[in-house]
Amino acid sequence: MAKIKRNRNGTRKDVIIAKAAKLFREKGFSATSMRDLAEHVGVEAASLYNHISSKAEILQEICFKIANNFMSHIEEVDATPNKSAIEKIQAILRFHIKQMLDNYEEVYVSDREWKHLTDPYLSNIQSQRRTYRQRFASVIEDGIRKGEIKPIDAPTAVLIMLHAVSGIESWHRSKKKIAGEVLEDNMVQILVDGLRKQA
Amino acid sequence: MAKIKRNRNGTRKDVIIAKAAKLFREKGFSATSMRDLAEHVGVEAASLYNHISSKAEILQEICFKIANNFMSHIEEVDATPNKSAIEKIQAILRFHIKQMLDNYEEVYVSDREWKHLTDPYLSNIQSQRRTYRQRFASVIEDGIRKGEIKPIDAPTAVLIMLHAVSGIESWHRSKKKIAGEVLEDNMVQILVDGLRKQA
DNA sequence: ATAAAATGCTAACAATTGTTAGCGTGTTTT
DNA sequence: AAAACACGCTAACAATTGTTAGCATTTTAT
Repeated sequence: MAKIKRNRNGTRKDVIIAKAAKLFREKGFSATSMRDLAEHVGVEAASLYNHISSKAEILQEICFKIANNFMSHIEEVDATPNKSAIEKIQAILRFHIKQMLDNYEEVYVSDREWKHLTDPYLSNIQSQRRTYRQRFASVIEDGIRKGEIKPIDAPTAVLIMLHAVSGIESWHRSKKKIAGEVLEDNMVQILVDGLRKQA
Repeated sequence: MAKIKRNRNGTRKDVIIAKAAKLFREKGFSATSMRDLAEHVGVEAASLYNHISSKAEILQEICFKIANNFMSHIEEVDATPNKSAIEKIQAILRFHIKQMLDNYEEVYVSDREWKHLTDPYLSNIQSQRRTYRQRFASVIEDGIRKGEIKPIDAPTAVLIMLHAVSGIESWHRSKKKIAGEVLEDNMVQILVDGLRKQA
């Protein structure tokens, strides 16, 4: 009987979810079995159910935690006065990149594996993602109207930004990594300059 | 006994692979069962094995077909004389976008599901992807050296380009789509302007 | 027309899946 | 000390998985 070791301030459930996020990222939600997960946690599969109610619940927790995280950040940025559109975009972009660097496993999983949620969670997350993209797009459209940003299709720009960021996955997997801050600056520079209206 | 209907010039195996690509995209490789696939093909699961040898083989065929496709294109572009770095990047980018528009299912699957290959195919595809990215990066580095492109980290730029393109998935899923050509032009413009050295 | 090949079917297999029941032990609360 | 709880275990379940064997039927080649 080897108990699950908690980190300070964390429940055993948290430990399970963290390990699950790692496995879901590596092999995908469907290809990860509960016995797989149990082994990495250091316990028998059945014991997991003392802490979680189902495999699906794990994915739900991951997805909604991350979604809320991003949603509240964009609302915060949006509400900040005296910020140009470009500055707002930079803030959003940097937040995405930082999250992808610090909270890699869960952010990645929530981005790639949400399709395996089932209703009502599926519909819920889909609608959250939609409104997030729309908020992002309207920041861009605002910038176009003000002449800060060149006249492009805003949803396309959003799509580029969000997916570019998720490419940080291959940075994580690469052997010779540049520093995280350098990566961040490079990404922001390339992407923002792509939007900026040139004089 | 309902036979698999072939399209002209296509084998029954091709039909199976095409349907599989669609399902693999929608639900992922692991979450797609052979009985699932069989149903969409209009046949019993066991009958599929008259045309393919395993589920794994289907994924292999998809991944390597697409990988070869991209590999031979970049070689072609690379070998073209009298082309600036920017022009080469545009060519590569437009090819990716066109592939993602015309050959959506298979391109997307090969990009997202290659992790489920097993050795030796896994190692093979990993190395192909690596060399592809390196080739792409060296086009960019060439452009930096010639002063066409601003001094940025080339691997980061590659990562942005490739992942941005894969975002076309959400364009496919969206209700109100702009035209494919408009999407292409927008993407190329944003991404290339992000690289270009401003005067 | 006959033989050979292609292609479908049903039935079954061993393995793996997520999950539950029931029990024991250790820990906390009363 | 007793009662309640938390948390681990083994064993088992029904469902689903990829795949094979064996046979029937249709299509193609001789």
